[in-house]
Amino acid sequence: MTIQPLIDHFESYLPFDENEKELFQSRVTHRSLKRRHFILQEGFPCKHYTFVVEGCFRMFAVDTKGNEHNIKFAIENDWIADIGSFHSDKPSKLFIEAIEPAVILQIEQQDLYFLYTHIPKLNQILRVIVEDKYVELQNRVLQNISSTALERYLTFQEQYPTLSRRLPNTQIASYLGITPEFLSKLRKDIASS
Amino acid sequence: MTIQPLIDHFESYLPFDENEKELFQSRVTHRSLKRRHFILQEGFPCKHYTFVVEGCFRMFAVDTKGNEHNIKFAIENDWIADIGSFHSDKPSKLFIEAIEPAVILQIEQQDLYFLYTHIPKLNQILRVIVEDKYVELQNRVLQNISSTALERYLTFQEQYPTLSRRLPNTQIASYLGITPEFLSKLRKDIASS
DNA sequence: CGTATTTCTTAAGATAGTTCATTGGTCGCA
DNA sequence: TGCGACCAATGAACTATCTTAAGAAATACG
Repeated sequence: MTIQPLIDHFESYLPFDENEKELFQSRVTHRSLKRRHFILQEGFPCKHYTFVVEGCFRMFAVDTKGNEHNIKFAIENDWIADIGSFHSDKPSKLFIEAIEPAVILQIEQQDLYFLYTHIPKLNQILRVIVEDKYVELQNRVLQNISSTALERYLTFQEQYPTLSRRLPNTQIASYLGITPEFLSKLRKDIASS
Repeated sequence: MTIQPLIDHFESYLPFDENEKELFQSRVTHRSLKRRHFILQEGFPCKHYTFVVEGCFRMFAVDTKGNEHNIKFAIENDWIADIGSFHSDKPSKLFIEAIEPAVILQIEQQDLYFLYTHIPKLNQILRVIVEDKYVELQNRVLQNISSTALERYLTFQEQYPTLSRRLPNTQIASYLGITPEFLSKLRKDIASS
């Protein structure tokens, strides 16, 4: 019901006055979702920036053979959206699915643009947030081009211990770019060493 | 001598008045570099956001075995920096090297922050730029986890035909996360098909 | 509680990619 | 002209990872 988690998130960067908070209140939508619910499907434009209050999401693509590839997970206090589709209004090639029952706060495109206009410092906050995400993603690219599957798995466990415990291994395998069977083998190798 | 290419770049997003352009003039540094010159080395903080006017750069990491892994290339009208190190002032783990003789425009940390303060809409421009870069990087991650080396190579050629012609294959292999030998084999396979 | 569904494990054979050593071509430069 | 550095190509042996198929274990949900 309340958008307080989002306010808190923004205020961890910069403070807002009551006026500004009311603007948020009027432009942010609160939703609860069941497991397996999709908030984005291939072929449709991504209409929202979604802030996760509770639960866990995955963003994935489906290749020509029908295999799913997890591009990103998002848990509490993280954002998830197909940014490219969101800004261009073009059909997305991605899916976003709730892996657990979830509570989210969503901002639609025109509302986000309204907020950027009336609360300019929001640009600064989002710039900083996206820069941080960019660095994270760049580290993942480096891992992908420089490490073996085993190293990638160990790094994932270290870097995202929460996710590592919450997610089925099959989802983790898809994120790492390997088959579940091979991940199972790696886990066996680790256990017996 | 002139910082016009950077002004042009920014003005492709939003217009600036003369006052603002003079602020840029006072905070942006112009440099020419020879091939093989490094503008960032592991162990040192990344002091600049670098805008490439002419030439080509690669950003890479060196792993424990001494192998280099190309994380990113940058050519004309692109930015290059270790963003994480730049904002945190922590020693970088990366190198940035001119692959060709280059002309660049650089902004130091305190100057960039000064510009953000005095030209707030710069936050908006950079937010948009970084969002675009984020989308690009995300597509690369998807490629890495979902495609074979051959597919990645073909996509690279399609997506960056200029780079593909300008770079030695060994640099491309490093970017794709494969050995030069294997890339050579792939090229042979392509040629004979 | 019981059943359907999802997830995990195992293993054998196939394919993708690496490693190492070698060779030949090209280019800048003394 | 020739030397040295760099780059591309090749083949053989090796290692990493995938595919397929099956059964076992865990979990969702009526």
